[in-house]
Amino acid sequence: MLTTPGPQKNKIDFYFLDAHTIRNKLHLFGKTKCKDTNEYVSSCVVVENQDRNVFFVPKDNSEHGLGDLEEKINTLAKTHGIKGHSLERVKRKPLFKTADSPLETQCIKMVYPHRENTLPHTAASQTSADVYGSTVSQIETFLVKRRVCGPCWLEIDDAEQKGVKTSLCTAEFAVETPKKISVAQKQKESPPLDILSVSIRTVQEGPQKTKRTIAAIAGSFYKNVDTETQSLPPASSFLLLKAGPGTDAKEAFVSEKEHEIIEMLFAKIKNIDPDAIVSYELTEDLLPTLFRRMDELNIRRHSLGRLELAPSRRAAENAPGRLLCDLHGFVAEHETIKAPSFSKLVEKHLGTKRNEMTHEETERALIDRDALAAMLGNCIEDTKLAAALLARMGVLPLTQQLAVLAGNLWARSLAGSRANRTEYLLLHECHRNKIIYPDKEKTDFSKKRKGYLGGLVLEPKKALYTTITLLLDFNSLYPSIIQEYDICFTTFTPEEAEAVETIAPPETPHGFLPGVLRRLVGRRKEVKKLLASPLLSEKEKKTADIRQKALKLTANSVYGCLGFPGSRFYGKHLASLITGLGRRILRDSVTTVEKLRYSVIYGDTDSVMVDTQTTDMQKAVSIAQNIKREINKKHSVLEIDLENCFKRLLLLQKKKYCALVVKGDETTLETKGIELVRQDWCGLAKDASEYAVGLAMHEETPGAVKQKMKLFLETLGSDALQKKIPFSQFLLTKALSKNPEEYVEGNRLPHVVVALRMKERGLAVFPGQMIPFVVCSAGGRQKGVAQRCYHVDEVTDTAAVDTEWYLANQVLPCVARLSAWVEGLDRKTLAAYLGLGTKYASECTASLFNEDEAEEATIAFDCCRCGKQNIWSASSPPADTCRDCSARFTFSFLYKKILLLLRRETEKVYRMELHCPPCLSAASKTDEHPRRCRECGEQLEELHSAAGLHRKLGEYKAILDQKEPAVLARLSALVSAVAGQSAYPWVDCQALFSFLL
DNA sequence: GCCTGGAGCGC
DNA sequence: AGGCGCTCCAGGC
Repeated sequence: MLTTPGPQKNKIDFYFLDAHTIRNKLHLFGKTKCKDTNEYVSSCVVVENQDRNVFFVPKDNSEHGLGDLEEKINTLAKTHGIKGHSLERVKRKPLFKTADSPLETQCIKMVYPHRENTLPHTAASQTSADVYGSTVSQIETFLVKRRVCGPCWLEIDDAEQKGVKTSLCTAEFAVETPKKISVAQKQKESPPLDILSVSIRTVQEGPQKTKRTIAAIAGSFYKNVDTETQSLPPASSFLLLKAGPGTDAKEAFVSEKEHEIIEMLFAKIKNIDPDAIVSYELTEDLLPTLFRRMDELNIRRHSLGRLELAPSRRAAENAPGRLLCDLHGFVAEHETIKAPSFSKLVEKHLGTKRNEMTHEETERALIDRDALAAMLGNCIEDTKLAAALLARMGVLPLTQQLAVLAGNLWARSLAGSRANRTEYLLLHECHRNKIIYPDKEKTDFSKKRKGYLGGLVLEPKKALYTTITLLLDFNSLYPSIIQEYDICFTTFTPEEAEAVETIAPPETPHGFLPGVLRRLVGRRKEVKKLLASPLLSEKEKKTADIRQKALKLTANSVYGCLGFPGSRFYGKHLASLITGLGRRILRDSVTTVEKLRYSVIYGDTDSVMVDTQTTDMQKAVSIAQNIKREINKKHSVLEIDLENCFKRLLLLQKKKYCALVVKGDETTLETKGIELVRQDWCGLAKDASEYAVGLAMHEETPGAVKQKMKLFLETLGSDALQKKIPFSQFLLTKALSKNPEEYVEGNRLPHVVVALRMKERGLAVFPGQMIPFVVCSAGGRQKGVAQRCYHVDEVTDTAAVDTEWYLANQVLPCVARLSAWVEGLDRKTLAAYLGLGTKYASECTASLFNEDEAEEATIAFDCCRCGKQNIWSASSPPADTCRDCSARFTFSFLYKKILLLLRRETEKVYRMELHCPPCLSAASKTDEHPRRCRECGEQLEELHSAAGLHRKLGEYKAILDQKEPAVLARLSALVSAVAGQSAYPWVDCQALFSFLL
């Protein structure tokens, strides 16, 4: 038998971590076990000859057109130099249901190598067919066709080991076709990873100290980290220092030249070959700073990744083969506090205090030996803290699970791209179901207008409740709605999705989207069951918990992407239908509760708060069970549950309340939306708020509250006057949402003014960054607060702080809002306690009583040219020109105005406020029995009833019902359309807005 | 007084 | 490069 002598080809087990396309070739990065040492080494697999699949769907949808289409495709291929393509007639399903689309359609599948040219955008018009898949990336083709879901073990047949490598990996292989690669049937445990944690220190240089240069770099390397456990092996660290000869820093690599220490860092990375690089603000600060200096120093950009290529400005995307972990970015996505400082994060998760060094202290290291030692120690310490945080927060295992569930690249789920995750989740699903889906399109993100209506928020009955309040909520409302009502691209046309009020659960669901969610929810239930088992080890518990979290996150992010215009699976009508059903379900639930004669005091999107009027816990729980049963009877998938019992509740505003939660024998404080939980108030205001909340939660009589508050504020006021309050209490922080120059009126925003000055000093300033500042009294008062704000580093004298401003603008408003429930504790009184004088007392604080509104039907709006208000009513008929400047109103202008008016009126009905006609009072305070007034026993009425809305719509129509000018007739028709819809008890605003879009 | 951004929450 | 709803504050007119 003849055998050709050639390179040895073997089957290999390959743990897939990342993929990158370079020079039209797909490179997979991961780990393989070295046979000699039995250790994992970094590996690269170059995949040759991957084909692209392009689908052509004939527009007329007739069978005998296919031959014609094939000819056109052949011509197209020829003119674009595509060789070796093949055509096949196949059946596929369209993603979007339309009024006339078939369930399945004949189409032509064109197969040709990815390395060849892509088809032009004109391919569709040239073939008179819809074209799918012509612009798909090689990575997507690979992941979807080979069914590779996130990091996992792959089996690669006939892998040829390469002696000459194109990558920087320890081992490199090549395969002739992706068909040799398949996901391993049995997934072994994932291999340990090598992690490098990096930290840098910069100083200001140059004549004006405006050049920010790198003074020191520290790194800590952790080999073979088991990502599932939250402990780390001992680190081996290194220090790179820019300093003159004779500097006393024995452990460090020292050079006078900045470029040498930068190049040394890249050499270290190449040498250490870590799988992951971590830092607090890695992709936001560290890497941009590094690359900026490399440009300024005119040195070649080295690769951070496992391929030698010139990294572009977007460094984050250019570490092929390595995972970049930015803790700040991770926290922004997954933590409740959006943007804590590194120190705060350390304190919260590690329970230790981080040594903070100011810029001055860092700069002193250049001239002072002790300061240098401290600075270097601090820099090294930061690398260890970052690594510890990475482990403790479970960054790697969580993002890994998310990638596995969605089926996208680990690096992408690490970068926090929720849209990308959902996109891949659905891509895999469509491929399995032979559904063709749209290509990625460039979308304009500049528009930020709201696209459709969201959740319903009930008007809270503001008060302090001292009996038990129940908080019931639907478990993952939106994923449940998708399942219960079979909401999918394939089940609802945009027109069908409009009938929110009449849609019922189908008998035979057939959408794939509900299927995806059902699987995710089902698996989560299993994992949670497993989690409850006592036999689990600590490690297994952690793994299961992370899995459970990832399943929940994945299920919950589906809805968001439906409403995201940049998504490939953008389905606004579906998102809108989901929220519409959500509103309907919440309203129905409120009705159910009220029929049981309990009082709903508030509700937000998926929850209702019920006032039980009892302090007996057993009674309250039985009421909850009663309500649960009644509501759950009406649904199959949807399920409401008792989330919390509040012993005491201070309900202040929509989305603002605090309560004492009873759990067994313990009570805990829960605060939502109050200044206390917001980072944009200073420590002083927060302390005062905390005190006020404490009084509301624990004090028995208003008299006692008043007395204690008086004492507290008097002390606070006099302490402030005597400058006895620590500087840190005045610190304010605000995050930049964009670059400081991009703000239109930046000079009125304190953090923008301060950030611009930071930039002048050469400090790094980037979107998402927290800017710390204080308000000072220097510089006069007339210019506005922003002009008196200074960065913490700029303030040397604590006495400069404008304490009066803080008392009046931070402490007073917070305390006033939290004390509004106490008779006699108004703004004026509180200002007097603080020693502020009478000028702060003029404005009246909003009381807890709902204000009623009486109004007659008028249509009022401001002129588009002169801004003067025009009022149309029965007595002053409408015109198509402005009363004041005679500007002609366009139809679309009037249309928009009237739509807004209608929307407002409609929403009043949504709020469902009650009042008592005989007493002329808002019913909220005295509502003991639902629907009945406590004072006089009369039946309560809707303040804004559906019937009232109907009447009002009639009046609007009457106003607009004029023969001249013609635009009015069209507007009148609009009102009629709305009136037709309001035959249902609730008007569907979404339907209105679809007119506009 | 009314309207507009912008933050930063809640769900 | 998920969504919308809702206070809040400033500032301009």
